[in-house]
Amino acid sequence: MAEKSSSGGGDLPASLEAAWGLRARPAKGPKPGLSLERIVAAAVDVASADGLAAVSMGRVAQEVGASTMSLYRYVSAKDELYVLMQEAAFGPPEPLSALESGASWREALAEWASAQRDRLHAHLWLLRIPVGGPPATPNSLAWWEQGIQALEGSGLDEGDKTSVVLLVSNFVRSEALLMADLAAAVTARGASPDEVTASYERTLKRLVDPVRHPGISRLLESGAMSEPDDPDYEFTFGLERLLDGVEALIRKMDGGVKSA
Amino acid sequence: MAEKSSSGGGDLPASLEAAWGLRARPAKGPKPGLSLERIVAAAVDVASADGLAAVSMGRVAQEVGASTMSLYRYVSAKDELYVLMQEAAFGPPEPLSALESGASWREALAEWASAQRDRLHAHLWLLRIPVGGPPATPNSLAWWEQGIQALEGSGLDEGDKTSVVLLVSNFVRSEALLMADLAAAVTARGASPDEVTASYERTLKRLVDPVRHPGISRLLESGAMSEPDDPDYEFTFGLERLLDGVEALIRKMDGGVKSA
DNA sequence: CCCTTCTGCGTATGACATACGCGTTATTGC
DNA sequence: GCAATAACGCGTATGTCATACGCAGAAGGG
Repeated sequence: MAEKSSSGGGDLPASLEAAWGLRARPAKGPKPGLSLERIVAAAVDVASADGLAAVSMGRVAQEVGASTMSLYRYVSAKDELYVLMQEAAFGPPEPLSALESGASWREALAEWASAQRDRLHAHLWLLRIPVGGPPATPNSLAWWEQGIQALEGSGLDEGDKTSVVLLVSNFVRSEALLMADLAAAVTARGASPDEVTASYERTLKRLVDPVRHPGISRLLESGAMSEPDDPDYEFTFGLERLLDGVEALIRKMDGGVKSA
Repeated sequence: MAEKSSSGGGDLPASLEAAWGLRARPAKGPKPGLSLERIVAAAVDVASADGLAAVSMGRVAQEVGASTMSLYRYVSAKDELYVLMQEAAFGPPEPLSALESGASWREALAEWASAQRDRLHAHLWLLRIPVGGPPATPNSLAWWEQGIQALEGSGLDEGDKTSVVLLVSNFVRSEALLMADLAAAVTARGASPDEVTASYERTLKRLVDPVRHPGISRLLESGAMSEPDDPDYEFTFGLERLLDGVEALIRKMDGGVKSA
Protein backbone atom coordinates (compact mmCIF):
# COMPACT_ATOMS: atom_id res chain seq x y z
CA MET A 1 0.00 0.00 0.00
CA ALA A 2 2.76 2.38 0.81
CA GLU A 3 5.40 0.79 -1.39
CA LYS A 4 6.36 3.29 -4.00
CA SER A 5 10.04 4.01 -3.56
CA SER A 6 12.35 2.93 -6.31
CA SER A 7 14.94 1.29 -4.09
CA GLY A 8 14.36 -0.74 -0.98
CA GLY A 9 10.98 -0.28 0.63
CA GLY A 10 9.42 0.57 3.91
CA ASP A 11 8.73 4.13 4.94
CA LEU A 12 11.65 6.35 5.72
CA PRO A 13 10.78 9.69 7.26
CA ALA A 14 10.18 12.07 4.38
CA SER A 15 13.21 14.20 5.15
CA LEU A 16 15.54 11.24 5.09
CA GLU A 17 14.14 10.03 1.83
CA ALA A 18 14.91 13.43 0.36
CA ALA A 19 18.36 13.60 1.90
CA TRP A 20 19.36 10.27 0.40
CA GLY A 21 17.95 11.28 -2.95
CA LEU A 22 15.46 8.46 -3.13
CA ARG A 23 12.53 10.59 -4.09
CA ALA A 24 10.15 8.80 -6.44
CA ARG A 25 10.79 10.42 -9.82
CA PRO A 26 7.31 10.84 -11.29
CA ALA A 27 7.01 10.38 -15.06
CA LYS A 28 3.60 11.83 -15.50
CA GLY A 29 2.97 15.52 -15.07
CA PRO A 30 4.66 18.70 -16.29
CA LYS A 31 8.37 19.19 -15.84
CA PRO A 32 9.36 20.66 -12.51
CA GLY A 33 10.58 24.20 -12.94
CA LEU A 34 12.67 24.11 -9.81
CA SER A 35 14.83 21.57 -8.09
CA LEU A 36 15.47 20.61 -4.51
CA GLU A 37 19.10 21.57 -4.98
CA ARG A 38 18.26 25.08 -6.09
CA ILE A 39 15.87 25.57 -3.23
CA VAL A 40 18.26 24.27 -0.62
CA ALA A 41 21.09 26.34 -2.04
CA ALA A 42 18.95 29.45 -1.90
CA ALA A 43 17.96 28.71 1.68
CA VAL A 44 21.59 28.23 2.63
CA ASP A 45 22.46 31.54 1.02
CA VAL A 46 19.77 33.32 2.95
CA ALA A 47 20.89 31.74 6.21
CA SER A 48 24.50 32.66 5.54
CA ALA A 49 23.60 36.21 4.70
CA ASP A 50 20.91 37.03 7.24
CA GLY A 51 20.82 34.18 9.72
CA LEU A 52 18.55 31.22 10.14
CA ALA A 53 15.69 33.39 11.35
CA ALA A 54 15.59 35.04 7.94
CA VAL A 55 14.92 31.72 6.27
CA SER A 56 11.19 31.79 5.71
CA MET A 57 9.43 29.92 2.97
CA GLY A 58 8.47 33.22 1.42
CA ARG A 59 11.97 34.57 1.45
CA VAL A 60 13.44 31.44 -0.07
CA ALA A 61 10.77 31.37 -2.75
CA GLN A 62 11.48 34.96 -3.62
CA GLU A 63 15.18 34.23 -3.80
CA VAL A 64 14.55 31.44 -6.24
CA GLY A 65 12.01 33.36 -8.27
CA ALA A 66 8.93 31.32 -7.45
CA SER A 67 5.89 31.63 -5.26
CA THR A 68 5.87 30.58 -1.64
CA MET A 69 3.56 27.66 -2.08
CA SER A 70 5.41 26.14 -4.99
CA LEU A 71 8.19 25.17 -2.63
CA TYR A 72 5.89 22.69 -1.02
CA ARG A 73 6.00 20.65 -4.19
CA TYR A 74 9.63 19.91 -3.34
CA VAL A 75 9.67 19.92 0.41
CA SER A 76 7.00 18.54 2.67
CA ALA A 77 7.58 21.01 5.49
CA LYS A 78 10.05 23.54 6.70
CA ASP A 79 11.71 21.03 8.98
CA GLU A 80 12.60 19.01 5.95
CA LEU A 81 14.23 22.05 4.44
CA TYR A 82 16.24 22.43 7.62
CA VAL A 83 17.50 18.88 7.39
CA LEU A 84 18.52 19.40 3.81
CA MET A 85 20.21 22.68 4.59
CA GLN A 86 22.19 21.06 7.34
CA GLU A 87 23.23 18.28 5.07
CA ALA A 88 24.27 20.65 2.32
CA ALA A 89 26.10 23.17 4.48
CA PHE A 90 27.92 20.66 6.60
CA GLY A 91 28.99 18.60 3.67
CA PRO A 92 30.93 15.36 3.65
CA PRO A 93 34.17 14.99 5.62
CA GLU A 94 37.54 15.35 3.94
CA PRO A 95 39.83 12.38 4.31
CA LEU A 96 41.85 12.64 7.51
CA SER A 97 45.51 13.20 6.78
CA ALA A 98 46.37 11.69 10.14
CA LEU A 99 44.80 8.44 9.03
CA GLU A 100 46.71 8.34 5.79
CA SER A 101 50.01 9.08 7.45
CA GLY A 102 49.38 6.41 10.04
CA ALA A 103 49.46 8.81 12.97
CA SER A 104 48.05 8.01 16.39
CA TRP A 105 44.35 7.87 17.17
CA ARG A 106 44.86 11.00 19.18
CA GLU A 107 46.06 13.04 16.24
CA ALA A 108 43.35 11.59 14.05
CA LEU A 109 40.60 12.42 16.51
CA ALA A 110 41.95 15.91 17.04
CA GLU A 111 41.99 16.50 13.31
CA TRP A 112 38.48 15.15 13.06
CA ALA A 113 37.24 17.46 15.79
CA SER A 114 38.89 20.49 14.23
CA ALA A 115 37.45 19.71 10.84
CA GLN A 116 33.99 19.48 12.32
CA ARG A 117 34.51 22.72 14.13
CA ASP A 118 35.61 24.45 10.95
CA ARG A 119 32.39 23.48 9.22
CA LEU A 120 30.32 24.82 12.07
CA HIS A 121 32.23 28.07 12.13
CA ALA A 122 31.73 28.51 8.43
CA HIS A 123 27.96 28.29 8.96
CA LEU A 124 27.15 29.38 12.46
CA TRP A 125 23.45 29.23 11.74
CA LEU A 126 23.76 25.43 11.63
CA LEU A 127 23.79 25.53 15.39
CA ARG A 128 20.36 27.14 15.48
CA ILE A 129 18.68 24.31 13.68
CA PRO A 130 16.85 22.18 16.20
CA VAL A 131 18.25 18.68 16.22
CA GLY A 132 15.67 16.10 15.29
CA GLY A 133 16.73 12.77 16.61
CA PRO A 134 19.82 10.68 16.00
CA PRO A 135 21.94 11.07 12.86
CA ALA A 136 20.72 9.32 9.75
CA THR A 137 21.61 11.56 6.82
CA PRO A 138 24.42 10.67 4.43
CA ASN A 139 26.88 13.23 5.68
CA SER A 140 26.08 12.62 9.33
CA LEU A 141 26.80 8.96 8.84
CA ALA A 142 29.99 9.75 6.96
CA TRP A 143 31.27 11.94 9.77
CA TRP A 144 30.30 9.38 12.34
CA GLU A 145 32.08 6.72 10.37
CA GLN A 146 35.18 8.82 10.12
CA GLY A 147 35.18 9.37 13.86
CA ILE A 148 35.07 5.64 14.42
CA GLN A 149 37.89 5.16 11.97
CA ALA A 150 40.00 7.69 13.78
CA LEU A 151 39.76 5.40 16.80
CA GLU A 152 40.65 2.32 14.83
CA GLY A 153 44.03 1.72 16.37
CA SER A 154 42.89 2.54 19.89
CA GLY A 155 41.85 -0.90 21.02
CA LEU A 156 38.49 0.34 22.28
CA ASP A 157 35.48 -1.83 21.64
CA GLU A 158 32.78 -0.72 19.21
CA GLY A 159 30.47 0.65 21.85
CA ASP A 160 33.17 2.77 23.47
CA LYS A 161 34.32 4.11 20.13
CA THR A 162 30.84 5.38 19.45
CA SER A 163 30.57 6.86 22.92
CA VAL A 164 33.83 8.71 22.43
CA VAL A 165 32.79 9.95 19.02
CA LEU A 166 29.54 11.19 20.47
CA LEU A 167 31.32 12.84 23.36
CA VAL A 168 33.77 14.68 21.16
CA SER A 169 31.26 15.81 18.61
CA ASN A 170 28.96 17.06 21.34
CA PHE A 171 31.85 19.00 22.76
CA VAL A 172 32.67 20.58 19.43
CA ARG A 173 29.08 21.52 18.93
CA SER A 174 28.55 23.05 22.31
CA GLU A 175 31.75 25.01 22.18
CA ALA A 176 30.83 26.36 18.78
CA LEU A 177 27.40 27.29 20.07
CA LEU A 178 28.97 29.28 22.83
CA MET A 179 31.04 31.20 20.32
CA ALA A 180 28.03 31.71 18.11
CA ASP A 181 26.07 33.17 21.00
CA LEU A 182 28.90 35.48 21.77
CA ALA A 183 29.12 36.54 18.16
CA ALA A 184 25.37 37.11 18.14
CA ALA A 185 25.65 39.34 21.19
CA VAL A 186 28.37 41.26 19.44
CA THR A 187 26.25 41.70 16.35
CA ALA A 188 23.15 42.65 18.32
CA ARG A 189 24.77 45.63 19.96
CA GLY A 190 26.81 47.61 17.55
CA ALA A 191 29.98 47.22 19.54
CA SER A 192 33.25 45.47 18.87
CA PRO A 193 34.07 42.11 20.46
CA ASP A 194 36.43 43.69 22.94
CA GLU A 195 33.83 46.23 23.84
CA VAL A 196 31.30 43.49 24.55
CA THR A 197 33.72 41.51 26.67
CA ALA A 198 34.61 44.59 28.61
CA SER A 199 30.97 45.43 29.11
CA TYR A 200 30.30 41.92 30.36
CA GLU A 201 33.14 42.18 32.81
CA ARG A 202 31.78 45.48 34.05
CA THR A 203 28.35 43.96 34.51
CA LEU A 204 29.80 41.06 36.45
CA LYS A 205 31.78 43.35 38.68
CA ARG A 206 28.58 45.10 39.56
CA LEU A 207 26.57 41.97 40.25
CA VAL A 208 29.11 39.72 41.91
CA ASP A 209 29.19 39.86 45.65
CA PRO A 210 32.64 39.03 47.08
CA VAL A 211 31.02 37.25 50.00
CA ARG A 212 28.59 35.08 48.08
CA HIS A 213 30.88 34.68 45.09
CA PRO A 214 34.45 34.52 46.33
CA GLY A 215 35.59 32.35 43.46
CA ILE A 216 34.23 34.55 40.72
CA SER A 217 35.55 37.60 42.54
CA ARG A 218 38.99 36.08 42.56
CA LEU A 219 38.66 35.38 38.88
CA LEU A 220 37.73 38.97 38.16
CA GLU A 221 40.56 40.27 40.28
CA SER A 222 43.05 37.91 38.70
CA GLY A 223 42.51 39.76 35.46
CA ALA A 224 42.30 36.44 33.63
CA MET A 225 39.16 37.73 32.05
CA SER A 226 40.57 40.83 30.43
CA GLU A 227 43.11 39.26 28.16
CA PRO A 228 41.89 36.17 26.36
CA ASP A 229 42.91 37.09 22.87
CA ASP A 230 42.82 33.63 21.40
CA PRO A 231 39.30 32.68 20.31
CA ASP A 232 40.46 29.08 20.00
CA TYR A 233 41.54 28.89 23.59
CA GLU A 234 38.50 27.21 25.09
CA PHE A 235 38.30 24.81 22.19
CA THR A 236 41.90 23.73 22.46
CA PHE A 237 41.71 23.51 26.20
CA GLY A 238 38.57 21.40 26.21
CA LEU A 239 39.76 19.13 23.45
CA GLU A 240 43.03 18.42 25.23
CA ARG A 241 41.18 17.51 28.41
CA LEU A 242 38.86 15.27 26.48
CA LEU A 243 41.65 13.51 24.65
CA ASP A 244 43.54 13.03 27.89
CA GLY A 245 40.44 11.44 29.31
CA VAL A 246 40.12 9.09 26.37
CA GLU A 247 43.77 8.24 26.65
CA ALA A 248 43.27 7.30 30.27
CA LEU A 249 40.44 5.01 29.26
CA ILE A 250 42.50 3.35 26.58
CA ARG A 251 45.37 2.79 28.97
CA LYS A 252 42.97 1.27 31.44
CA MET A 253 41.53 -1.04 28.81
CA ASP A 254 44.66 -2.56 27.42
CA GLY A 255 47.01 -2.27 30.31
CA GLY A 256 49.55 0.22 29.08
CA VAL A 257 50.11 -0.36 25.37
CA LYS A 258 50.88 2.91 23.62
CA SER A 259 49.22 2.61 20.22
CA ALA A 260 51.38 5.15 18.40
CA MET B 1 19.37 60.86 31.50
CA ALA B 2 18.87 57.15 31.78
CA GLU B 3 19.52 56.97 35.53
CA LYS B 4 16.40 55.65 37.16
CA SER B 5 17.33 52.49 38.97
CA SER B 6 17.11 52.50 42.73
CA SER B 7 20.42 50.77 43.39
CA GLY B 8 23.67 51.30 41.59
CA GLY B 9 23.39 52.93 38.21
CA GLY B 10 24.23 52.35 34.64
CA ASP B 11 21.96 50.37 32.39
CA LEU B 12 21.69 46.66 32.87
CA PRO B 13 19.85 44.80 30.16
CA ALA B 14 16.19 44.84 31.09
CA SER B 15 16.03 41.10 31.65
CA LEU B 16 18.90 41.16 34.11
CA GLU B 17 17.37 44.00 36.02
CA ALA B 18 14.24 41.91 36.38
CA ALA B 19 16.12 38.76 37.32
CA TRP B 20 17.97 40.50 40.11
CA GLY B 21 14.77 42.06 41.33
CA LEU B 22 15.96 45.63 40.93
CA ARG B 23 12.92 46.84 39.11
CA ALA B 24 12.04 50.42 39.96
CA ARG B 25 9.08 50.08 42.30
CA PRO B 26 6.69 52.76 41.08
CA ALA B 27 4.66 54.48 43.73
CA LYS B 28 2.28 56.32 41.51
CA GLY B 29 -0.39 54.46 39.60
CA PRO B 30 -2.94 51.78 40.48
CA LYS B 31 -1.85 48.64 42.24
CA PRO B 32 -0.61 45.94 39.93
CA GLY B 33 -3.08 43.09 39.74
CA LEU B 34 -0.43 40.61 38.76
CA SER B 35 3.15 39.97 39.72
CA LEU B 36 6.22 38.87 37.84
CA GLU B 37 6.38 35.80 40.03
CA ARG B 38 2.87 34.71 39.14
CA ILE B 39 3.49 35.23 35.46
CA VAL B 40 6.77 33.37 35.46
CA ALA B 41 5.29 30.55 37.49
CA ALA B 42 2.43 30.22 35.05
CA ALA B 43 4.82 30.19 32.12
CA VAL B 44 6.88 27.49 33.77
CA ASP B 45 3.77 25.43 34.35
CA VAL B 46 2.80 25.72 30.72
CA ALA B 47 6.26 24.73 29.59
CA SER B 48 6.33 21.78 31.93
CA ALA B 49 2.93 20.61 30.80
CA ASP B 50 3.02 21.24 27.06
CA GLY B 51 6.58 22.17 26.18
CA LEU B 52 8.29 25.44 25.50
CA ALA B 53 6.54 25.86 22.17
CA ALA B 54 3.23 26.12 24.01
CA VAL B 55 4.45 29.14 25.93
CA SER B 56 2.90 32.03 24.08
CA MET B 57 2.05 35.33 25.61
CA GLY B 58 -1.60 34.60 25.03
CA ARG B 59 -1.49 31.24 26.66
CA VAL B 60 0.36 32.49 29.72
CA ALA B 61 -2.05 35.39 30.07
CA GLN B 62 -4.99 33.04 29.91
CA GLU B 63 -3.41 30.79 32.52
CA VAL B 64 -3.04 33.73 34.84
CA GLY B 65 -6.46 35.14 34.11
CA ALA B 66 -5.42 38.32 32.36
CA SER B 67 -5.28 39.65 28.85
CA THR B 68 -2.34 39.10 26.57
CA MET B 69 -1.20 42.67 26.52
CA SER B 70 -1.28 43.16 30.25
CA LEU B 71 1.74 40.90 30.54
CA TYR B 72 3.81 43.55 28.83
CA ARG B 73 3.43 45.71 31.91
CA TYR B 74 5.60 43.18 33.72
CA VAL B 75 7.88 41.89 31.02
CA SER B 76 9.41 43.93 28.25
CA ALA B 77 9.50 41.11 25.72
CA LYS B 78 9.15 37.40 25.47
CA ASP B 79 12.89 36.90 25.68
CA GLU B 80 12.81 38.44 29.09
CA LEU B 81 10.18 35.95 30.13
CA TYR B 82 12.47 33.20 28.91
CA VAL B 83 15.31 34.43 31.04
CA LEU B 84 13.08 34.57 34.08
CA MET B 85 11.67 31.13 33.41
CA GLN B 86 15.15 29.72 33.16
CA GLU B 87 16.14 31.34 36.38
CA ALA B 88 13.06 30.10 38.19
CA ALA B 89 13.09 26.56 36.89
CA PHE B 90 16.78 25.98 37.30
CA GLY B 91 16.85 27.40 40.77
CA PRO B 92 19.82 27.91 43.04
CA PRO B 93 22.27 25.08 43.71
CA GLU B 94 22.06 22.96 46.83
CA PRO B 95 25.19 22.92 48.95
CA LEU B 96 27.55 20.20 47.78
CA SER B 97 27.85 17.42 50.31
CA ALA B 98 31.26 16.56 48.92
CA LEU B 99 32.47 20.01 49.86
CA GLU B 100 31.19 19.76 53.40
CA SER B 101 32.67 16.35 53.95
CA GLY B 102 36.00 17.49 52.59
CA ALA B 103 36.02 15.04 49.73
CA SER B 104 38.24 15.38 46.66
CA TRP B 105 37.67 17.91 43.94
CA ARG B 106 36.73 15.01 41.71
CA GLU B 107 33.85 13.92 43.87
CA ALA B 108 32.75 17.50 44.30
CA LEU B 109 32.77 18.20 40.61
CA ALA B 110 30.93 14.97 39.86
CA GLU B 111 28.27 15.85 42.37
CA TRP B 112 28.00 19.32 40.90
CA ALA B 113 27.58 17.93 37.39
CA SER B 114 24.94 15.46 38.50
CA ALA B 115 23.00 18.11 40.34
CA GLN B 116 22.99 20.29 37.27
CA ARG B 117 21.87 17.39 35.18
CA ASP B 118 19.01 16.64 37.54
CA ARG B 119 17.70 20.15 37.17
CA LEU B 120 17.77 19.91 33.42
CA HIS B 121 16.03 16.57 33.42
CA ALA B 122 13.32 17.93 35.65
CA HIS B 123 12.65 20.66 33.06
CA LEU B 124 13.72 19.43 29.67
CA TRP B 125 12.24 22.49 28.00
CA LEU B 126 15.05 24.53 29.56
CA LEU B 127 17.26 23.18 26.81
CA ARG B 128 15.06 24.72 24.14
CA ILE B 129 15.52 28.23 25.39
CA PRO B 130 18.01 29.99 23.17
CA VAL B 131 21.03 31.02 25.18
CA GLY B 132 21.52 34.76 25.17
CA GLY B 133 25.08 35.51 26.00
CA PRO B 134 27.22 34.67 29.00
CA PRO B 135 25.71 33.92 32.42
CA ALA B 136 24.73 36.90 34.51
CA THR B 137 21.61 35.91 36.41
CA PRO B 138 21.70 35.18 40.13
CA ASN B 139 21.33 31.44 39.85
CA SER B 140 23.74 31.17 36.94
CA LEU B 141 26.35 32.95 38.96
CA ALA B 142 25.62 30.79 41.99
CA TRP B 143 26.14 27.60 39.99
CA TRP B 144 29.24 28.97 38.41
CA GLU B 145 30.57 29.89 41.82
CA GLN B 146 29.84 26.46 43.16
CA GLY B 147 31.68 24.86 40.27
CA ILE B 148 34.73 26.96 41.05
CA GLN B 149 34.49 26.01 44.68
CA ALA B 150 34.39 22.35 43.79
CA LEU B 151 37.80 22.87 42.24
CA GLU B 152 39.15 24.69 45.24
CA GLY B 153 41.60 22.05 46.34
CA SER B 154 42.75 21.22 42.86
CA GLY B 155 45.60 23.66 42.57
CA LEU B 156 44.42 24.94 39.22
CA ASP B 157 44.67 28.64 38.61
CA GLU B 158 41.58 30.80 38.35
CA GLY B 159 41.42 30.79 34.58
CA ASP B 160 41.70 27.02 34.33
CA LYS B 161 39.07 26.50 36.99
CA THR B 162 36.64 28.53 34.96
CA SER B 163 37.55 26.69 31.78
CA VAL B 164 36.94 23.35 33.47
CA VAL B 165 33.64 24.53 34.90
CA LEU B 166 32.59 25.69 31.48
CA LEU B 167 33.68 22.45 29.90
CA VAL B 168 31.78 20.29 32.35
CA SER B 169 28.62 22.33 32.29
CA ASN B 170 28.63 22.36 28.52
CA PHE B 171 28.97 18.62 28.58
CA VAL B 172 26.07 18.20 30.95
CA ARG B 173 23.96 20.44 28.83
CA SER B 174 24.68 18.78 25.54
CA GLU B 175 24.18 15.32 26.92
CA ALA B 176 20.85 16.35 28.36
CA LEU B 177 19.90 17.88 25.05
CA LEU B 178 20.58 14.60 23.34
CA MET B 179 18.31 12.82 25.76
CA ALA B 180 15.67 15.48 25.35
CA ASP B 181 15.72 15.07 21.59
CA LEU B 182 15.37 11.37 21.96
CA ALA B 183 12.49 11.81 24.35
CA ALA B 184 10.90 14.23 21.91
CA ALA B 185 11.19 11.68 19.13
CA VAL B 186 9.56 9.13 21.39
CA THR B 187 6.71 11.47 22.18
CA ALA B 188 6.27 12.52 18.57
CA ARG B 189 5.58 9.01 17.36
CA GLY B 190 3.31 7.13 19.66
CA ALA B 191 5.79 4.39 20.29
CA SER B 192 7.70 3.26 23.34
CA PRO B 193 11.38 4.14 23.81
CA ASP B 194 12.46 0.61 22.92
CA GLU B 195 10.33 0.71 19.83
CA VAL B 196 11.95 3.95 18.72
CA THR B 197 15.45 2.64 19.31
CA ALA B 198 14.63 -0.50 17.40
CA SER B 199 13.18 1.50 14.55
CA TYR B 200 16.29 3.64 14.43
CA GLU B 201 18.48 0.58 14.29
CA ARG B 202 16.37 -0.79 11.45
CA THR B 203 16.70 2.47 9.56
CA LEU B 204 20.44 2.48 10.03
CA LYS B 205 20.73 -1.08 8.83
CA ARG B 206 18.96 -0.07 5.68
CA LEU B 207 21.06 3.01 5.02
CA VAL B 208 24.49 1.93 6.11
CA ASP B 209 26.70 0.53 3.39
CA PRO B 210 29.23 -1.96 4.75
CA VAL B 211 31.80 -0.72 2.26
CA ARG B 212 31.46 2.98 2.89
CA HIS B 213 30.68 2.56 6.57
CA PRO B 214 32.66 -0.39 7.89
CA GLY B 215 32.87 1.04 11.38
CA ILE B 216 29.17 1.63 11.81
CA SER B 217 28.46 -1.74 10.26
CA ARG B 218 30.66 -3.38 12.83
CA LEU B 219 28.85 -1.49 15.53
CA LEU B 220 25.51 -2.68 14.26
CA GLU B 221 26.71 -6.26 14.02
CA SER B 222 28.25 -6.15 17.46
CA GLY B 223 24.76 -5.74 18.85
CA ALA B 224 26.04 -3.02 21.16
CA MET B 225 23.14 -0.93 19.99
CA SER B 226 20.34 -3.26 20.94
CA GLU B 227 20.88 -3.42 24.65
CA PRO B 228 21.70 -0.07 26.23
CA ASP B 229 19.25 -0.22 29.09
CA ASP B 230 20.85 2.40 31.26
CA PRO B 231 19.80 5.90 30.23
CA ASP B 232 22.61 7.27 32.38
CA TYR B 233 25.26 5.39 30.50
CA GLU B 234 26.44 8.12 28.16
CA PHE B 235 26.39 10.65 30.93
CA THR B 236 28.47 8.56 33.28
CA PHE B 237 30.84 7.57 30.52
CA GLY B 238 31.40 11.12 29.34
CA LEU B 239 31.77 12.52 32.82
CA GLU B 240 34.38 9.93 33.74
CA ARG B 241 36.39 10.76 30.63
CA LEU B 242 36.14 14.44 31.38
CA LEU B 243 37.21 14.04 34.99
CA ASP B 244 40.10 11.84 33.93
CA GLY B 245 41.14 14.59 31.58
CA VAL B 246 40.99 17.20 34.30
CA GLU B 247 42.93 14.93 36.58
CA ALA B 248 45.65 14.64 33.98
CA LEU B 249 45.83 18.40 33.77
CA ILE B 250 46.09 18.78 37.52
CA ARG B 251 48.84 16.20 37.71
CA LYS B 252 50.67 18.01 34.96
CA MET B 253 50.33 21.35 36.76
CA ASP B 254 51.61 20.47 40.17
CA GLY B 255 53.91 17.64 39.38
CA GLY B 256 52.21 14.70 40.99
CA VAL B 257 50.59 15.89 44.21
CA LYS B 258 47.34 14.04 44.84
CA SER B 259 45.03 16.59 46.40
CA ALA B 260 42.68 14.16 48.20
C1' DC C 1 -7.16 11.75 -28.12
C1' DC C 2 -8.65 11.90 -23.70
C1' DC C 3 -7.66 10.96 -19.06
C1' DT C 4 -4.64 10.74 -15.30
C1' DT C 5 -1.24 12.95 -12.74
C1' DC C 6 1.65 16.37 -11.53
C1' DT C 7 2.79 21.30 -11.93
C1' DG C 8 2.80 26.40 -10.22
C1' DC C 9 0.45 29.25 -7.40
C1' DG C 10 -3.57 32.48 -5.51
C1' DT C 11 -6.24 32.59 -1.57
C1' DA C 12 -7.44 31.69 3.13
C1' DT C 13 -6.62 30.41 7.91
C1' DG C 14 -4.93 30.60 12.24
C1' DA C 15 -0.86 31.45 15.38
C1' DC C 16 1.84 34.76 17.23
C1' DA C 17 4.57 38.97 19.04
C1' DT C 18 3.95 43.35 19.88
C1' DA C 19 3.01 48.75 18.89
C1' DC C 20 -0.51 52.17 20.14
C1' DG C 21 -3.80 54.49 22.60
C1' DC C 22 -7.84 54.84 25.71
C1' DG C 23 -10.28 54.89 29.85
C1' DT C 24 -9.37 54.17 34.76
C1' DT C 25 -7.16 54.32 39.24
C1' DA C 26 -3.97 55.61 42.91
C1' DT C 27 -0.61 58.84 44.72
C1' DT C 28 1.49 63.17 45.41
C1' DG C 29 2.17 68.11 45.59
C1' DC C 30 -0.45 71.91 46.72
C1' DG D 1 -9.31 67.88 49.71
C1' DC D 2 -8.09 68.26 44.82
C1' DA D 3 -6.08 68.34 40.56
C1' DA D 4 -2.07 66.73 38.03
C1' DT D 5 0.50 62.69 37.07
C1' DA D 6 1.82 58.24 36.13
C1' DA D 7 0.89 53.37 35.99
C1' DC D 8 -2.52 50.09 35.24
C1' DG D 9 -5.54 46.63 32.31
C1' DC D 10 -6.55 45.72 27.91
C1' DG D 11 -9.05 46.16 23.06
C1' DT D 12 -7.55 46.75 18.57
C1' DA D 13 -4.52 46.66 14.75
C1' DT D 14 -0.39 45.28 12.17
C1' DG D 15 2.81 42.44 10.20
C1' DT D 16 5.00 37.92 9.85
C1' DC D 17 4.72 33.02 9.35
C1' DA D 18 3.67 28.16 8.07
C1' DT D 19 0.71 25.76 5.64
C1' DA D 20 -4.17 23.64 4.01
C1' DC D 21 -7.02 23.76 -0.15
C1' DG D 22 -8.23 23.91 -4.66
C1' DC D 23 -7.89 25.35 -9.43
C1' DA D 24 -6.10 25.70 -14.06
C1' DG D 25 -2.75 24.28 -17.24
C1' DA D 26 0.94 20.88 -18.91
C1' DA D 27 2.57 16.19 -20.32
C1' DG D 28 2.72 11.40 -20.86
C1' DG D 29 0.14 6.85 -21.20
C1' DG D 30 -3.69 4.17 -22.72
